[in-house]
Amino acid sequence: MNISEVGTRAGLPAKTIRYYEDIGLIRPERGPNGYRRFREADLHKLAFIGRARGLGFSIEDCRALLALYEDKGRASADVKDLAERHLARIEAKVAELRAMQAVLTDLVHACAGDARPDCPILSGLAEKE
Amino acid sequence: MNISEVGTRAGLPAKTIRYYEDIGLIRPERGPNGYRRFREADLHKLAFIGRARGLGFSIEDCRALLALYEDKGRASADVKDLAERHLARIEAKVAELRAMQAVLTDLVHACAGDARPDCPILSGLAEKE
DNA sequence: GTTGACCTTCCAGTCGCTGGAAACCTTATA
DNA sequence: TATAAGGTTTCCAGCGACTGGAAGGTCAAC
Repeated sequence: MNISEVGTRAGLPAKTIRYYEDIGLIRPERGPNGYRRFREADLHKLAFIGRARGLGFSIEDCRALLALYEDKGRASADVKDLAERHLARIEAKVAELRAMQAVLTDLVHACAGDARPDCPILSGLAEKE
Repeated sequence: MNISEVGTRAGLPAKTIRYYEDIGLIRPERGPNGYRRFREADLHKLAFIGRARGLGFSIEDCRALLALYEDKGRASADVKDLAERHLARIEAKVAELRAMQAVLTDLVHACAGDARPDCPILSGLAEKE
């Protein structure tokens, strides 16, 4: 199948798939006209990558996950380890955003939001400590 | 004061401050030796930007916030609007991360994490829908 | 044979820095 | 006075993960 079909089926733009080939995540065949030709296995890989990306895994994590997926002698501990480290990063990010959210929410609530210039949000950003 | 002093006081690396000048956020003077010379006003601006960045505002948001800060005839509604839109983006991001977290947590819990190859995490990523 | 949809490659841009190289300036010490 | 250490300058390149666009080749239908 051609790139737009595999893209539709995997839920990824053609551009992204070309990029994934560029960085060596997939290796589709080429037809005599130079078009990429994707097999079912390529589609599965792309869908796998798409789901991993959807869970926030980095490209390098995806590469590692694909390698583990294809290594029938893997230890599930290695996969779990990868996932747990990713989970920790997500939790850290959530905490960071939560902290921002808390401060911002307070500032927004304190601001009248009318035509007058007085603004606790700006004062909050400007304050000396 | 020189760049490293203002950097220390504002809590920003010198590199970042040069970058902020590049993109026109600040406009420090220059001494006869070509060194940047920062006044107190520059320090305040940098600290302001640093705090806004710390709350996750984009550089363009920071530019707008600075402009509002310096516009004594601003309406606080404009500031509040900016902040609320940013807050909405943060909330969306948190929700996205939470969703990832939920799925990942389930997968991680289901995975034995031992020497055997069976792995629900990989199966989860590989499954057809 | 011509249209229009698809495919190709390559280059550049996004965001917000960050690292490094090469060269100049300042300050302290021997 | 020499020199060494540390601060400063500019410029260029790279990060991650794409995305947009240009210029051109290919294919299927009418």
